[in-house]
Amino acid sequence: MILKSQVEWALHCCAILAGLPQGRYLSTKALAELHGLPKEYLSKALQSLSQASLVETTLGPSGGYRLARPTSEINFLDIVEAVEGKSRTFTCSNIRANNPCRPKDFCDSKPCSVARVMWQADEAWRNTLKSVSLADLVETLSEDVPADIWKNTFEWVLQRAG
Amino acid sequence: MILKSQVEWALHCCAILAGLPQGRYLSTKALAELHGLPKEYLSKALQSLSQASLVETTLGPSGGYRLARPTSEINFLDIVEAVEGKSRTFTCSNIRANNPCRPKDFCDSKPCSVARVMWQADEAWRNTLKSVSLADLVETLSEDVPADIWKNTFEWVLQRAG
DNA sequence: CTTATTAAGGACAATATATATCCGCAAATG
DNA sequence: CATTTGCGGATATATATTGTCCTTAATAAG
Repeated sequence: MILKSQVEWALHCCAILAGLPQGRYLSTKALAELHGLPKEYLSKALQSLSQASLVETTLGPSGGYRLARPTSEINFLDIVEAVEGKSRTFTCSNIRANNPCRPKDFCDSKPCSVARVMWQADEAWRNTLKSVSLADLVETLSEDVPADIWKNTFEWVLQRAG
Repeated sequence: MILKSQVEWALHCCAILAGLPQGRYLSTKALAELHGLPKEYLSKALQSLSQASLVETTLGPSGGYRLARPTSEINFLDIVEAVEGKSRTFTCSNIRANNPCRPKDFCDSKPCSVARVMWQADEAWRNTLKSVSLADLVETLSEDVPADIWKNTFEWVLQRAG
């Protein structure tokens, strides 16, 4: 079990969008070049963000993507689920029902005990992701990334945004 | 991202092994028939458990698998990691290093901020799995599964264990 | 000792998913 | 009008998952 690389891409792209001046759009092309990613395929990840209403888009020159909500109102889980889907990481195929000792018409009152534990772990994972917002990420990044690199990066992308 | 079906299989098999009388072995064949699973492929999952030293095996008639430790000393994480491997569910390909604004010889002091959050969530998932033992599972199962079905099931598998 | 049974593991095939690439369309910009 | 852009469909490739088949060596039972 491993997350798609698109999850990593989407998170980094959102981090950049989160640091953009109000209202500015950034194109797939700029985001792909900044991160050294295949433009056409990155586009699919950005489309997922768009379908999840995490970003807004506009067409034409100087078009592209911008966040649809304040950075404090978008969290990691929003982004991960936009790309990976919302379904749980553990699927119960209810193999207990194959037990030959069960009456054929027997109906379980609860979900499988094994699944309940796996789903509880899944929720713990999601809750952690939910607890970190893009605002938190930007704050951490500005501590980690040297100020001049950070500044140059935004000048670089804004130049490509026309 | 989704866990292998072998994880579900391994967990259910361990639950059965956990309820077995001391010292008794159960064969792949019996476990496969009980759960309605492909014997040859289930065998791979059981081999994973064996390689992780969670179960002991013996050959020949009346051979098979039994738990290598008391049920209180085997938890969900042990089993999940035996099948899925121990590597994290999020891999950081360090795409920040592709940023053209970074000096080429620049060396990061910390892991990527994005990865740190993802790994934190991964740990929350693992901690939950670690907190539930096979003993806990057996207890839950005996509450959920009607006593007669539970009893019949063990008579059924023990009969096939010779 | 002989025979049946078993786990282990290698080779292989089938299927599903992830990772791309390419193209045409419609909307926006200037 | 010409260019740029997001969007979605079609298609191709690579990798992972799921499943089968076979051989080998060890073990237990008769």
